[in-house]
Amino acid sequence: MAVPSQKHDVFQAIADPTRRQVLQLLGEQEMPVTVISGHFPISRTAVSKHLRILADAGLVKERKVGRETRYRLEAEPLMELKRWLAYYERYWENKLNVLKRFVEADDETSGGNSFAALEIVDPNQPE
Amino acid sequence: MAVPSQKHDVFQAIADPTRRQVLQLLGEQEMPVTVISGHFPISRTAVSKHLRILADAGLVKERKVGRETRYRLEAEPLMELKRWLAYYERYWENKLNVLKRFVEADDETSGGNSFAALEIVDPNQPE
DNA sequence: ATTATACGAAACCTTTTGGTTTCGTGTCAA
DNA sequence: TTGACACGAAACCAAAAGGTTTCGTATAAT
Repeated sequence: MAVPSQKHDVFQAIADPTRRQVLQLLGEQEMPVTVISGHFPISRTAVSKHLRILADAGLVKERKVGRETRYRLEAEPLMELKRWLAYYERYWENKLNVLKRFVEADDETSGGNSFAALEIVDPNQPE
Repeated sequence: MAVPSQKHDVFQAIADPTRRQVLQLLGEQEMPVTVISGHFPISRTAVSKHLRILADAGLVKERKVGRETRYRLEAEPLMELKRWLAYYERYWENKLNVLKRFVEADDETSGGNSFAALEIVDPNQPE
């Protein structure tokens, strides 16, 4: 379907805190530029540029209504982020499992040195 | 590549494609700077700076072994990303549900205008 | 018709970013 | 002890990012 000319990618688009706040705002409802910029300490033009970047990444859609341009959230491109993230989940899940095992073991033995126990279980000890 | 000792956040850290590739590399195994930089067309020093930024964001941990510094992936900080993302999942899931409903309806009626059907279901129609 | 609003394009400025080269220091190898 | 290696700090640079102000052009309101 409508593949936008990817000048900006999603990762870059959400890197800026202001843009993340804009997305959050637009999650509530569609709104025109002036209203959006009313929520920020920067100029309307600056917000407009952020919106362009978000639009380039496909995270926002615009629609003209009279003399105003209303923007709304378009969340689908975030699926790419989710996919990217999924790859790494196993890493921290493994870490959490290690911690869980440790806590359970400690519950039973209620004696050993915490750090020593973690040291033993930790798999990263080459050399 | 200004590398202030200030904390870099995760969003910013993963914004750069090179840094994402570095993370992926380190996902396979711990490795020293020279080996890492061997996978990229940029200088060792440049890679070193990327590693610093990743370390500031907590995405990477370093360990000195002899004359080399080995880096390894540290995925936990990505949980912040996951939490951020979770907020937006409902949006695209809703979109997908709308599409699903539309497809199912079309299966049954096999006649209506696609766009008209979507228009009716779409909730964003103020004015 | 005239004035006010809404907004983007342009030009411009400063800071940050991603990169380079050069150099100093610590560490292993002969 | 004399090199060779691994690496970070520093100084430097071009380009991108994030802002601002100014201006032109639609559209609405009076």
